[in-house]
Amino acid sequence: MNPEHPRLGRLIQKLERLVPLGSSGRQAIENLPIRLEVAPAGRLLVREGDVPEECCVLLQGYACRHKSTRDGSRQIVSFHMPGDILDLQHLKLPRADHSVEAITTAEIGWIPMPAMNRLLNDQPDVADAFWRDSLIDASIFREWVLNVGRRDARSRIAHMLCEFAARREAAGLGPAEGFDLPMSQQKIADATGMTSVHVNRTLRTLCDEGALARDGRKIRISDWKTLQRIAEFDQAYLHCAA
Amino acid sequence: MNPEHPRLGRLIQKLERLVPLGSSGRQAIENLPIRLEVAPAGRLLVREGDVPEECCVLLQGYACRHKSTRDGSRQIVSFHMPGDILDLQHLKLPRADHSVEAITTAEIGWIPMPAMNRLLNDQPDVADAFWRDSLIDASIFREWVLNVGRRDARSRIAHMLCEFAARREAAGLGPAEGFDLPMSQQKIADATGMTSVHVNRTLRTLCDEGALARDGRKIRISDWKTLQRIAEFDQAYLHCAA
DNA sequence: CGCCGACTTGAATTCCTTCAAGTACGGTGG
DNA sequence: CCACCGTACTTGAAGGAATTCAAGTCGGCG
Repeated sequence: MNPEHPRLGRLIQKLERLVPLGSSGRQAIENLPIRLEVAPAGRLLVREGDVPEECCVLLQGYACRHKSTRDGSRQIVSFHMPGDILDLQHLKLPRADHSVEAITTAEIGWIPMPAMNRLLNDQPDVADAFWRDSLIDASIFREWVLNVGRRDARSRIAHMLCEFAARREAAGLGPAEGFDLPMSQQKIADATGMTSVHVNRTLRTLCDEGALARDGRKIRISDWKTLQRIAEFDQAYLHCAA
Repeated sequence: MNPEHPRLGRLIQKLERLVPLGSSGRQAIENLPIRLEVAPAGRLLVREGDVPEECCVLLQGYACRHKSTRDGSRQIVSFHMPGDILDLQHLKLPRADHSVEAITTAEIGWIPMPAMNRLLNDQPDVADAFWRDSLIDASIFREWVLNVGRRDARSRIAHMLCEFAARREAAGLGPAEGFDLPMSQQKIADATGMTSVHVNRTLRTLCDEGALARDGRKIRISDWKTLQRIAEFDQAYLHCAA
């Protein structure tokens, strides 16, 4: 692993789960020119309407993508964790149709678009892995449409938490049970299409059922099986990304 | 255009809007082996959990993709029109995470997966167009998450109708204003995460405002500008697919 | 210490669902 | 041709889930 950018290892590890890359593919990724940045929580990395000239990889911390209605209410459409490329689609669709935001302090790697395009042209395996990754993204969006459209508050929140835990575990960040959620109740509300008030009350009932526990103002999953049952969580839609 | 499969023209036309294909790309598409089928309304073309061995192109008519919760309530995640490939993702993700259904009588072209894979390997421009197409799909899913999560019934339905009209027009199927919607109120409900009862009432208010009109049991857009205003519809997210 | 943002709780309201009944229409068979 | 049937649509009334508004509490940080 390139000692200059040790954390690109997470990206490579993730892509290898999708398509075996071979040493030349791995090497090509490690040789990408990369500009490092530490972004504070809340920092906008891509703004809706932008035409990004660099591609944005999350190396450490958490991020989300969101869109807004004209009246200002916000909808988060996905969460991201270390190893995720945050704007792969801007390689092919220049103008951003949504914003990207760091939700914790985050280490970001910025890679010039031309370098990414060269990588895709030279390394068919890497291109294949990127395509699969973007198709898995799309599958997750479909599940979110179902989640927000057809589940009630309790299983909606449970499902969002299950997905987060499963992807986190798949990315090698620790077990599904017992970690601290890196987001506010308002963020949970924005991801599930609810108000923060109702999220608060619903979290309480999930705690009362024993599925969740709280540690100060932090939420943790205390009973993974119960939470999965409440969420009707079946991770087939993650397509082995988890 | 290949006289054997005149309607593949719609697919080619759509891909050309994304990436200029050149004559060899067009020819390669026209030479695809294809099995034709006329599917009646309601016919399931792909079932969640399947591992499809043929790729499914919509040549004529309309289709949708949907998922269900365990209790049986259904969420439509996208609508499709002639020229759309209905399961591009199964080239890269073998197992279907959702179902595909004809919503009107539909002409379907079935293409063996190996032939599609050969096409992608031999024709980089076509592969590029397919990738862009699947990224636009993903952008539309994101907009649906926002629509279902954050808009009220009235603008939610209006937005769904605007998107349908805009995509229909972009596909060369006629103007946004004044066509008959090829779907029941129940389908509108399944796409917007509502009940058919409330869809019915909300359609009435949209009619009262003059945005829609009805022709027997058919709905038509009578005032495109008003409908767009109600929906806060901005088609940037369609990325020139419209 | 005092402020600010996040969380918590209650009460009133609203939007949407549920349940139930009835209407209109197209297709089928007699 | 008409009677019948099923499906989609329509409408009302009651109930419930989630929002809104408002007033706190708690904890971290300058």
